[in-house]
Amino acid sequence: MATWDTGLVHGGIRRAVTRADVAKLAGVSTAVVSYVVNDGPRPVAEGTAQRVRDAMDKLGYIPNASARALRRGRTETLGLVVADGLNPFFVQYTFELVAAAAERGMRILIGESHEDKALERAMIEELVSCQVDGLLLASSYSRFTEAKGLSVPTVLIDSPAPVPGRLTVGSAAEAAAQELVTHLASHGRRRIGLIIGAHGFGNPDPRERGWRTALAIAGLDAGPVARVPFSREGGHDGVADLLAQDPTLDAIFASNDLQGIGALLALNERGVSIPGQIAVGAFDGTKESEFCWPPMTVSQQQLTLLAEAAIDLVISDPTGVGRHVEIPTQLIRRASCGCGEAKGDPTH
Amino acid sequence: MATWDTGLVHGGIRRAVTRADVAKLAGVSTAVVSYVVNDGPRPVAEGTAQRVRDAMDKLGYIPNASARALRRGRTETLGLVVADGLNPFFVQYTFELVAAAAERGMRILIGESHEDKALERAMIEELVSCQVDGLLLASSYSRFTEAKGLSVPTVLIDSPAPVPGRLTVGSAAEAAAQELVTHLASHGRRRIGLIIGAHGFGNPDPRERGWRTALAIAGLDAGPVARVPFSREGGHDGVADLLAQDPTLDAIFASNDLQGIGALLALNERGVSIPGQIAVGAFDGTKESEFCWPPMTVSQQQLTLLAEAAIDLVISDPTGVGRHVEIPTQLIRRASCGCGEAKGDPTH
DNA sequence: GTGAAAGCGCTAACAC
DNA sequence: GTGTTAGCGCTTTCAC
Repeated sequence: MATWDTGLVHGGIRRAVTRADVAKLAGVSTAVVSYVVNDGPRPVAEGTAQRVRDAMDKLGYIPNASARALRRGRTETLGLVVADGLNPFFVQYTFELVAAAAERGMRILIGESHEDKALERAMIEELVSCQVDGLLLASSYSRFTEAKGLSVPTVLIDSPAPVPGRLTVGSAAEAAAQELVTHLASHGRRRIGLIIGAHGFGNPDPRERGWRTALAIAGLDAGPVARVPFSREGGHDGVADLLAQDPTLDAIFASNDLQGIGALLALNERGVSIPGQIAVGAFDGTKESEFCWPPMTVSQQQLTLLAEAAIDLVISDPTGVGRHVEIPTQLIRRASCGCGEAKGDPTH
Repeated sequence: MATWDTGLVHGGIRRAVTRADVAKLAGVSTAVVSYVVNDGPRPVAEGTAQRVRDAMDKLGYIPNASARALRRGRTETLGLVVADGLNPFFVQYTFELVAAAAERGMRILIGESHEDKALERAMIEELVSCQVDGLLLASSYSRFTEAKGLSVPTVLIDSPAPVPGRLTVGSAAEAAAQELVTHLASHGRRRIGLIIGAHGFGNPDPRERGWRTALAIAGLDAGPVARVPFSREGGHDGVADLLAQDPTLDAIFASNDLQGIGALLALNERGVSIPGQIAVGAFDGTKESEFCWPPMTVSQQQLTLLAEAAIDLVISDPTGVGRHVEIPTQLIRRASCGCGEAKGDPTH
C-alpha cells in the first residue's frame, strides 16, 4: 500500500445553506419555501414559486433530511438486514430492493447480521434508532424474532411460507423443488441426491419436502442427503458425501445456487460428465448459474417481483394482520440436467 | 403470486418513547439522560446513571437518530454510490464497506447509479440531503465529477491512480495486469489477447497499458483486443472476436472477472481446452473466479483492505488535500493458466 | 453532579 | 397566497 498527496482542492468550507437563506434571497417566508419544496400543502403563486426555485439554484440549496424526518416522523428510509453478504442471491436481492425502493422514492440503509442472532438484534435496534419507516429482514433468525417489541412494520423477505401474524414474502420453495426434481426424473434419473444445509427454512426444509415428494410420486427411492453449509465449499464437499453414500448417484438437487456451483466444480474435478453421468439442478437461479460450466438448470426465484412485493408490503403496512406474498419460481432448463446445448438458455 | 392473511399480531401501537419519558421515570432531567446515553460530556453519579439505565430498559427506549443528527450535524452515516449492482466485484466491495463502516460505528446508505451520469448526480444530492458524513463513489463517472460543489468528504473507491485534489482508493491495476500477463507469458504463451471494455479507468485503461508493457518486455507482438461490455455476456462475445482476429490465440487476459467468466463459458462451449489450447487470466478475483471451470487464475483485489482504507480516508478527511491510497493485488494461480491441479487454489 | 433552556432545520397548523 | 410560529427529540452551554 502506498499513498500520495495530490495537491490542494479548490473551494473552501461553507456553512450549509438553509431554508432561511433561500427565503431571504427570494424575499418570502420560510413557509413558502417549504410549500415549493414539497409542492404543498398550500398553493403558491407561480411567479413566487419561480423566484424560490431560482434562489434555491443560486444558493445550491439541499434540504436537510434529518430535520424533515424529525418533524414529519418519517424518514423515507427502509432498513435491510441481510444474513450473508457473500451469497449472491441475497446480494442480487439487495440491489433489487434498492431499485424497487428508489422507484417509490425510498432509500435503503443496510446491515449485515452474519447469521448471528445477537448481531441481528443489534442491527435492528440501530435501524429502528435511525427511524426507518420499515424493516426488511433476510436473516434466517428473523423468522424466530417475536413480532411484538418491533414498533416498525417488518417484512421477512425470504420466507417460503406464511408465518402467523407476520408480513412475509418468498418463493414457493417446496413446489419449486418438486418441479425441478420431477424434471430431473423425467430425464430418466433414478438416484437423485440432495445437497442441503442444516438450518434452512425450517424443519424439514420445504426444499427437502419437495424433493421427497417428487421422488415418491415418480416411484423412486429417496436418494442420499448431504447436509453441508449453504456455500460453494459446502456444495463441493457435498458431492464426496453423496457419492460415498451412493456410488450409483445419477443426479443432484442442490438447495441453493452456491451449493450447486460447488457441486459442479467437484464433479468437474473428478472428471464426471455433467449431465452424462450425473445431472445437476439447483434452487435460486442467480446470474452465476447461467455462466458456470455446464450452465446449470435452476428453479429461478423472481427477484424483481420479490423485491417489489416486499417494498409494497412494508409500505402498505396492513397493521395488525399477518400476510404472506408468494412468488412462483421459474424452471430454467440449461445444459446441466440434460436439456439444451451450448449456453442452453432460452432467453439468449 | 398468491397472498394469505395470517392472523392478528399481538401488541398494539405505542407512541415512541422519548428522552423525556426516561427522565421522568428516573426522576432526573433530560440532560442527565443524555449524559448517560453518550457517556458524557459531563459526569453522572453512578447511582443516578443506574436509575437512568433501568428506566431506559423498562421503557424500551431507543434514541432518535434524526434528532441527534439534526442537533450534532453528524449522522454517523456514509453514502455509497455503486455503478452496477450486478457486478460481483462492486457487490462484494459494498458488503466489505458495510462491514468496515460497522466496525467504526458507522452505517451505509446505498444508491445505484446504473452508470448514468444524471442518476449519479441525483443520488449524490439525495445522499447529501440525508446529511451523510461522507460519500463513497464507485461510479465510473464519479472520476469526472468536479471536487468543488461537494461540501462533504468524498472518496473515489475504485480509482487505479491518483486524481489531483481528490481522495482516491484503488488497486494497482497496471502493475496487476502486467504481472498477470507476464505470468501467462511465463507459461510459454505467445499470442495473448485482451478483453476489455470501451470506457474503463481512462484512456488507455491501465489494465491495457499493463498488458501492453508485459508483452513488450516479453518480446511478444501485441495480441488482439476485444472491446466489449464489462459483463459476462461481453466476455462471452469477446472470445469470438479475438479468435476471428487471431486463430492462433493461446491466452486471454480479461480485464475483469465477469469478462473472464464469460470467456471461459465461450471456450468451454467451443470445446477449446483450458489451459491446454488457451490459457485465461482475469483482473478482480471475486469468489466466482474460484469456483468456475476451470478455476481461474486472477489478479485479486484485496477488498477488505480497500474497504478499510476507503472508510478511514473518508472519516479522516484531510480537508483540502488530495490523497491516493493504493492497495497491491495478489496473483492467485489456479488451473486456467496452466498452474495448479484440481481446485488449484493454494489457500485451500 | 444536576437542571433549565436554547435551538439544530424543517413542516404545517393557523392567522391574515 | 403568504407569513408567523410552535414544536419534532436531542445536545450542550451555562447556572446552580
